Amino acid sequence: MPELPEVETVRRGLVDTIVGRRIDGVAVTGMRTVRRTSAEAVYDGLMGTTPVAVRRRGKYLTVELDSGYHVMIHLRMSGQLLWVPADADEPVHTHVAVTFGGKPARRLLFVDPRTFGEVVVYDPADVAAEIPELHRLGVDPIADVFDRPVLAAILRHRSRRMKPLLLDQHLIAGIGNIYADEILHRAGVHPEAISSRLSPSSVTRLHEAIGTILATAVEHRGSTLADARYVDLFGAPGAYRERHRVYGRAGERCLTCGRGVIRRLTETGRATAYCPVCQRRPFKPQRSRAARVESREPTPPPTRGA
DNA sequence: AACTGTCCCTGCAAGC
DNA sequence: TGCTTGCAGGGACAGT
Repeated sequence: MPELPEVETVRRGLVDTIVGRRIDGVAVTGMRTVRRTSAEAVYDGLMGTTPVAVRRRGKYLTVELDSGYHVMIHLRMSGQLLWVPADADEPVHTHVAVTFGGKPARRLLFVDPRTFGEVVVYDPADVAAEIPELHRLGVDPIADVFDRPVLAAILRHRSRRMKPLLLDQHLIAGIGNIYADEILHRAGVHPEAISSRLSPSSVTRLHEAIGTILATAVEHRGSTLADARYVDLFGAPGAYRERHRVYGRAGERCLTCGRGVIRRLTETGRATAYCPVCQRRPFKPQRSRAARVESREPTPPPTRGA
């Protein structure tokens, strides 16, 4: 699942590949990928232009074209961008293929089995109308402006459970299920802790964890899961998965404290992994119905190792 | 304001 | 073995 570190890795790849290269071929075959506009709009918007910059906001990529238009690319669950030789075979579920001039010519493929991803060409002056969710995105957690006071203000002014708060793209943009779990674990904050009740030291730890986890994951070019499809532009997997401490480790002994066994609960419909020792339950738990139902199950998670 | 459920879609795993 | 069924998961949105 591409989250901020994976999208940032792809962005850096795009800067090194497509910027300054003219587009001289566009093939749109996946209608769902261009559902917000049309195949014609994407074709017309790209053909003959040259990318001049590639930016990222949260999990959204935006490419600035020399025409003045921008391209928004969102990979959602299963989207991939691949930089391949112009004569390479297209993988199944290739929905958009863009050919770049130069020697040799190369193609950028948008591949997306589940078709949740999107490609939109838009006028940046109209972004609020054309891509409202991009316009409403919260602060980017690896930007310099995201300092401790900014985080403290986000937390203090609402009473929300921490896991869904971290996933709310309107507040902080770019954190998904994997990194939310890893961040909360590193900070020692329970996923159901209430944001406005965090102690100052918890806020400090949370701010440190967000910065460290995301920066380290970017350094390792993101997380490629066994069952997931994330690879970088050149088809290489990310190495951060080996450093996951809770995500995907339910039932295992905690690598940090060596005492807790990683538990799994469902928080707002999302699988959540945490260590009950490192992340103590808040004193007055406010738990979702789904979480209550799940924790009623008596099955103790099997221990492994240790 | 905050949370819940629904939808979109495919691949994969479990169950028969 | 082969079919059917269920589920995961990002994010928008509608409903409570």
